[in-house]
Amino acid sequence: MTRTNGAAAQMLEEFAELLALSGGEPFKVRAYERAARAVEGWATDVTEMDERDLDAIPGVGTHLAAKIVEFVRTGTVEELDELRAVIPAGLRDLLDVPGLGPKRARQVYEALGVASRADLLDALHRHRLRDLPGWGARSEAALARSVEEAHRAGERIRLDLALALAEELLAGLRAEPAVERCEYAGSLRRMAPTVGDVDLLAASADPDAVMAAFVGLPGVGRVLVRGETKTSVVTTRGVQVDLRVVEPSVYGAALVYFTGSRAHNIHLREIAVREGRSLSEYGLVEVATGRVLAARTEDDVYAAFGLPWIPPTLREDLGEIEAGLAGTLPRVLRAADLRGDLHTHTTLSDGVSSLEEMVAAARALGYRYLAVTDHGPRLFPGVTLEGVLDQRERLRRLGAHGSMTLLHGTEVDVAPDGSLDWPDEVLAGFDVVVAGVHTALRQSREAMTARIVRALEHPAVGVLAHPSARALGRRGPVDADWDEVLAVAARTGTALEVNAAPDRLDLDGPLVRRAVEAGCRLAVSSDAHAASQLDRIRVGAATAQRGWARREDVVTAWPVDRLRRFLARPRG
DNA sequence: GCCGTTTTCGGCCCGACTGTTTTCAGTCG
Repeated sequence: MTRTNGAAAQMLEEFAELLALSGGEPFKVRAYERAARAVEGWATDVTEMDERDLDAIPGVGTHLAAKIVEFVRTGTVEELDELRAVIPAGLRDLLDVPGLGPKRARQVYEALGVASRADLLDALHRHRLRDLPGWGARSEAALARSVEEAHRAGERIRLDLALALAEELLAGLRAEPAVERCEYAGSLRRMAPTVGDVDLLAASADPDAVMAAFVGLPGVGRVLVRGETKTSVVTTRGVQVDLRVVEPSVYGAALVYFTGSRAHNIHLREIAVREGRSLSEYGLVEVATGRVLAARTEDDVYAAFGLPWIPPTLREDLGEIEAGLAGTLPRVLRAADLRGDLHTHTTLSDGVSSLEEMVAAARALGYRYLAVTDHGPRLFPGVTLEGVLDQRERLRRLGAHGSMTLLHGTEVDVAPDGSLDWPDEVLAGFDVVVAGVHTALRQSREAMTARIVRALEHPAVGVLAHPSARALGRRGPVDADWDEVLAVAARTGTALEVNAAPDRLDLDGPLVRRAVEAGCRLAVSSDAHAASQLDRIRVGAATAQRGWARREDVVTAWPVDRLRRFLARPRG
């Protein structure tokens, strides 16, 4: 995990905020913000980079490279400490209040001495803001409301919940005759592990009718913004949803704009500017003539840049534009490439569906194979060898008819010392052994790395399950030397899982990318504990895409014969 | 502060919305 990169990015973001609050040059502020995003998304850990390596990151120049080196070496940056000394810490918190930006935060600080959230509440209570230049009773009231609700800001929603919400709202919109088409965009379409809000896009010649239908949908609470082309609401559960409506003739350009990360969009627009063009949600336009060059479809827009259509999951400005221009963008894994699942549970351990139900569900999905991998006895003492052998026998009978291959497996726990639960001779009897770290997650980097490496080197282990062991919203990844782990996995040929459980999505995109570059094999699996959860493997495929995984890299996309040979190969 | 097929200066993405303004500033995405 690039946790040092995350810390460096936070440092640069703080720099940007303090510069903005001190009235710094806006373009300088933007440079820091851009560098923060670039560092955060960069695959190599900044602790392993010197100033020249850092300078090679797009958006990072000599000055910021030096600051990052200083930060890595000393844990802080002198110039940043100086800014901290001048600007009250509480002032930064004010920027988290929606609608209050650096200019006005600075204004209320200088005019009224407001230097914290508490100060702001007090000033609002006394109606001291309405008389400031540029303020009025309405803007004061809007800010007061925003402060009250600000505790929700920054809260992110799990991808699966956001998807469900989006689908529900889209179904409601599609019932409105004025809607020609609509879909979700934004970080949801990029399949980010969590999203801050839900972005919807609709094509219609009658935006008013669409907006009216939207604000009337069940579950829609307060309306934040209501314009001709953009409406923002908060659902009754507190999720912000933005709807944009455009003419059908520019739907493709709008979809490009509302799907790409900000960095991806800015990158495209900078290319356009250099070529005498301008890109917006209304199309790619030749500036000199005003002629629209592309707008109807995403394909048209990307083609006008000399680019192939870029999958939404890649639109993060992490090199996809450069690769597209160079013709080296990989053909990434698609959900339809996946032929089965190597990680599922039944009622033998902690699943809620029976073996028979899981097999029937996999058949219904058209799978070529299914592995059943209930937990071993260390996590579930009720699981006995007798029960496992009985399950194996039932599985063999179920597999005797039908074209789907059934694999008998187990998910074993990797103990703090790297040992596994089940003796080696029992492990050797499984078609597939999935090994995962579940407890003692706070080991030192050295101990955790050695623990994982030992599991990877076990001859019976075919897949390392949820390698980082993160739980979204609850705990971060374990601390391990990922370069070492990836090198060992590549050498032993042990597949690294892309676990599609919505609170895991582990490996995540950035680590998938490093794993692919290290030459590792991947296994996209559902970790389903119920028959209805098998299909979440689609989100796993999207997560693998975010790491630029190709079909070739993913063993769960291979033909069954090749997969079986892969699993049968001893490792170590 | 970054960047370069208009390269070492002089630019830097684009538009919607709100509230305050008679033409725009601030914020957001």
